[in-house]
Amino acid sequence: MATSREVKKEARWLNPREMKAWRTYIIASRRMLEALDSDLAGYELSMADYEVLAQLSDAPGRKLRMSELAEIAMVSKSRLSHRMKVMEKAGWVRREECPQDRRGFFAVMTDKGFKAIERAAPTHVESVRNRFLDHLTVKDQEELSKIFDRVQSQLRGQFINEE
Amino acid sequence: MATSREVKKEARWLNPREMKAWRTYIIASRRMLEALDSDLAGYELSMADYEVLAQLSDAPGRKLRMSELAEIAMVSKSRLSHRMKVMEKAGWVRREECPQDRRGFFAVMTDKGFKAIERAAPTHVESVRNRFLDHLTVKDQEELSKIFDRVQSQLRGQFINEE
DNA sequence: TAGAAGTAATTCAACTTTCAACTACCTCGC
DNA sequence: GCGAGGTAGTTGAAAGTTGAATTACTTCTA
Repeated sequence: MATSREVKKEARWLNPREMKAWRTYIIASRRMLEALDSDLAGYELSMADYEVLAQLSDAPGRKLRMSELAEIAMVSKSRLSHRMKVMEKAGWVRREECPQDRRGFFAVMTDKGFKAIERAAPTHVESVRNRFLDHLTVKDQEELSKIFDRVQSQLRGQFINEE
Repeated sequence: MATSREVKKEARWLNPREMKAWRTYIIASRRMLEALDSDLAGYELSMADYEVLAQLSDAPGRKLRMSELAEIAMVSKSRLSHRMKVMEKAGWVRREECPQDRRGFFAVMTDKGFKAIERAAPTHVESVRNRFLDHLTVKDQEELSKIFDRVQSQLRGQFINEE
């Protein structure tokens, strides 16, 4: 495995400050996400499904190509397909053929779906405030935006993996 | 559904600054976690499994009661049971009966398991630096710790759900 | 010291997610 | 206008996750 070209790099372990920042962030985030999910459970929605419906409800005509929806809601195409089947059964969405591209489909939100998300939205927003935003000052919000903008912009395919 | 006691609360939607902070944080976090997971994939480890093994390797005797391990690695007991079965098959851990409490078991890390985590750890730490810590100043780290300490401490069972 | 109540861990069944394979269609170059 | 290669979306099987039920204890209380 080791070739002569390889330099055995000494791992730079995290110092206490780094460790604290990293673990506090990761653990609090995990727990907060769990809480948000459980706040939505009463509406038979997971965060992921909420996100899908929210994006769809914002789209012109509450209608979006499957791929585009998958993209902006950050789920895989396959996962979206499966979830759509479930939400279709619940009567929240339906599929509509795309005349311009006969391979494609639109995901369309039904009135029932719109009502469902409209019902859940205030709770979810309150939930985001309670669990997260209320603990940030305006300055914190701006600082956080900056930090995570940097994090995200550096994220495309450096390091180890293919794309 | 609406009773006379209930006040129809106007939802306080997020203003642009709040929205930006929330979405940037959530989206960047999601993508970063994905990246960290894929950085670990070469070691046949998910972040969750890494966390379990890391906690175990830090424990005295590399040995911990199942419940305790589940707790500190933040996975459910049931999930830990299932993962342990997989990791046991990989030869990374084994179960050991607990003589003091015959209901209980210890999760014990094998040498092979220790080597596996030792191999993965430098990459993972590098990964955490590359993907996250490198984008934070020292002040950012401290600020972030403060923010997420607040978030976490307010998280226990307010709002909507049981506990 | 019996037996009620509580706890540790696993199991089962239902559900969700992933990954790779597949179908059907589009696009481009020649 | 044909065929190679690309893209849209679905599917099916395998793997992972959840939550409730279950088993096998321990602990507490009267």
